Amino acid sequence: MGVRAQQKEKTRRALVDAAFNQLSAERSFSSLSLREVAREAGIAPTSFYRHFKDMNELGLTMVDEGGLTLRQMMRKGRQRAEAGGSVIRISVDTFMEVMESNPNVFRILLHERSGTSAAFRAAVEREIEHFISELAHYTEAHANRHPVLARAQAEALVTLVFNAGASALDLKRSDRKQLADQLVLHLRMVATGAEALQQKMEQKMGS
Amino acid sequence: MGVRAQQKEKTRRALVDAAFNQLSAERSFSSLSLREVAREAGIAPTSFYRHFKDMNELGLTMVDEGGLTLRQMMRKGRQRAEAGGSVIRISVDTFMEVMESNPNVFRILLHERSGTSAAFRAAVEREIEHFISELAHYTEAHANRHPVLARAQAEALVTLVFNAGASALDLKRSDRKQLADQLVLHLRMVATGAEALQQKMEQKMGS
DNA sequence: TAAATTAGCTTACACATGTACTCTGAAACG
DNA sequence: CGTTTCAGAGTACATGTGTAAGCTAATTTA
Repeated sequence: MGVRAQQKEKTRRALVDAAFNQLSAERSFSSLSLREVAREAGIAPTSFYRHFKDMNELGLTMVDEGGLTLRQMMRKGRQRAEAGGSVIRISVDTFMEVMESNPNVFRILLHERSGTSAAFRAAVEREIEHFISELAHYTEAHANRHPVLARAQAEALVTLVFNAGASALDLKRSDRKQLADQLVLHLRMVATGAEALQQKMEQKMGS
Repeated sequence: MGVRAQQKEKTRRALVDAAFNQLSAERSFSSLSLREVAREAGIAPTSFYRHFKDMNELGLTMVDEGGLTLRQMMRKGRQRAEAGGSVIRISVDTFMEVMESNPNVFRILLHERSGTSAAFRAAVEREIEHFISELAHYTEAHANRHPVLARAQAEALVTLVFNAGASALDLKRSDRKQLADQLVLHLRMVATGAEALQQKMEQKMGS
């Protein structure tokens, strides 16, 4: 890659990072202005357009990076689960850990999921759908769960996890620990319920 | 009440209604400007201050009204449940129905729940907390559930319901019906799981 | 090496915003 | 009836915004 393209990539990165850095509990992506981001990245406002058509395009790029983080998280969780132990506990711990070291990545995902831009919502939903189907597949295989139930179970689990994540983002560490324990109980309820419903179903089919 | 106070109340109402009416899938409260709201209400921008200190105060008023709607919904649900039938089904149907006739009330609750204003988040959370404790109490009494489990069950149920609500808001009627069925299954999983966990718990205590 | 490309800058403009200040007419009060 | 109160309007201003147009200097290309 030429010197020129290299510098361009660097500036683009600076823009994305600037945007991520401006996110916080009291600052959402949609409240950022093009000029603010450019300022933080150290370039002139009008130079922004050399990299993105508008703020929307920047945002979608950020959501994509969020999807990447999500997939890395899944991989990490699977690896840990292979070593044995409670899958639920491991998943929750992994989630909290990854979230803690990438708070702003989760901020944009969790916030824009219920945001006002249809494009954003769709992009986030697509990433979460990955998550769900992967989890459903896993449950189907490892717990021998009926596909329909596995899907529903995965949906419920993911909803609970992401919701807890949204709450956890703004908590201090000790409260977060408590919230994680709460979440584990919620997830156990769903998993146990799915198991029970499946047995009931099989009884009916057998009789 | 004097003519004067009456007129003032009317204008105040016009402001609140104007704000509610401007909400939509692509327009959140925080994206509304004071001037827009005043315009829609038919008063001069500067007259806004005769009624609210700032937009924040208007928003909190709207959240309070949302809480009212929530409590009316609970009452309606309880009434219907008394007549018998699946509590879960009745609750979901009631929720969807009330939401459908007050979409913008739910919009502000669901959106500002994960919004950027701490005051808003706290206000919404307070209303939802009502919901949870009421539901926990109900389950404790009617299903004879252990308090800790009842609480956790209620938390999970409410999370799932509100999350489904957020998704349902922007769907057409047929898709909403499907989402409601999905939600019912999720809730059944939680309820069944809570029941099973309780039995397991009681066995342990008994041995 | 000469020509073409382009990332980033400067300047400029039209527009929307929140709100301070002042005025007015009608209702409320004594 | 005379005085006070006050909801609402009008004017004005400082500030932030997105983005169009054109320039420059350095890299890339032929």
